[in-house]
Amino acid sequence: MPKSQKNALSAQDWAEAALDAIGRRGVEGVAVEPLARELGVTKGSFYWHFTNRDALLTAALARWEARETDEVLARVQQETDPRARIQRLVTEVNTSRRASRIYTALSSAGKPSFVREYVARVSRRRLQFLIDCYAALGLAPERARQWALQTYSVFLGSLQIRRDLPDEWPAAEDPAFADYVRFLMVSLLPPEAGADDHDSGDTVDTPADTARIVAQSRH
Amino acid sequence: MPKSQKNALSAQDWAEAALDAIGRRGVEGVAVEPLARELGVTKGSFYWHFTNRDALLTAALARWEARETDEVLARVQQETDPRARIQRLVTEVNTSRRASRIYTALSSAGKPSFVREYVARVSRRRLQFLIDCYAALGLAPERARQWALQTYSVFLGSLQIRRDLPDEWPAAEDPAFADYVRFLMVSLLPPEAGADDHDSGDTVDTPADTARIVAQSRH
DNA sequence: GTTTATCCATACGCCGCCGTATTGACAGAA
DNA sequence: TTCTGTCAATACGGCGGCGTATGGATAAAC
Repeated sequence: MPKSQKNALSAQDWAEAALDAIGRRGVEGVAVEPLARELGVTKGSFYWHFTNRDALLTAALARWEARETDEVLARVQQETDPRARIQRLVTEVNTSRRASRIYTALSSAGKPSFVREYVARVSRRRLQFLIDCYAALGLAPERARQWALQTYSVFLGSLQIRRDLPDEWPAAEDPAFADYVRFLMVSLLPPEAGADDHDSGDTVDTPADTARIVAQSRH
Repeated sequence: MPKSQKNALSAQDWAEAALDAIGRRGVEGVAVEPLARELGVTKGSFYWHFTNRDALLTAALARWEARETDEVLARVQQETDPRARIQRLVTEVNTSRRASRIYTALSSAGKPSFVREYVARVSRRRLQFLIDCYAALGLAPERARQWALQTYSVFLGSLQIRRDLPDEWPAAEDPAFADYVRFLMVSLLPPEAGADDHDSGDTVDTPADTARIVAQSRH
């Protein structure tokens, strides 16, 4: 049972290439023969690893789901303060352009219907994570849910704006970016931990954490 | 010069059908022959009205751009109070499911590259409209821009959530929907007209206007 | 009633992609 | 060396969509 020839491709290599193609050309752009050309092989290789194109998409989606739930949330959960977690999640918008494009492509894909299930699961876990963060701040369940929906909307909308109007969005190295993140945090964090309403009081932001987390945003 | 036969199709009919197909199947789903089947004709009709598929997409995009800028903004501009305009724009999310799907499909389309130009123009005009609204409230230009970006992010993100997680989103007839809109308005409206910062003070919402505008949201 | 312009049907060739079948190269086990 | 399992190349048939060519069909103009 030789496990690896010289430059043998694995199913994971194909799945990763498919994810790349999703990010660059959308789900419809995941075609077997062009993908094989990009990998320097022919279809003969593909149909040894997978039964058909849907199997490749399923593998790519499974890979994506695992990455976007366990890994990302685990990274954010390194923060202990719920406020820091929320802010970290917002700044994560600017971490990976590739991940953003993959998400928007998947979210708007219609053709293989099972794509929507993966997107729904990932979105649900992200939203639930935010709900838990706001609940940890002492908000009532419905209140936490409203805050989480608002924050997740800002998160997704930011992806969209960076895609549609890239020049209208402050670059990560621009000081206006840090300004904008601080501005957002005022709206996205309830004014007082344990309070149930948010239109009174101040002393909201923690500038030290803000600067630290913003500095972590790469690219 | 007979201007209309019995049941003759016009170029506008084709463009409208193309917009419908964009909303239902995405830009890639705009295919000449399936569209002709849906319209009860054959390709022979299409290639009389248009030179090729790109010309159809261009016509559909021009139609969409005119509708999403002049018409929508004119409708919102019926409101005189800038706060009411902003709230009206947010509630417009729930007005037309069709328009939402068309927008998200166009925004994530990659293949005909000129699609991005139309999307960019529409997004830019929407964002500028919001910036003007916040500037009309007396905010400094950079501040108005931050508020507008935040509000437009919420707007776009709401579209996305309603698409990915429709059951997590309150229905328009659900009282939770009006609650959520009121909640959003607290974050999306600066606390005091003429103020330059927004983390102090209260007396934000105007419940009468809120109820009136929410009631106008149809479907 | 012929003519003309408008609108559509039919038939064709082309290309890109899917999936299958078959064969081949190559590495380790025997 | 021979055998066997792993990975890939080649060749083939099929399908769906694009664009063209050509020939009706119909209604108005004259």
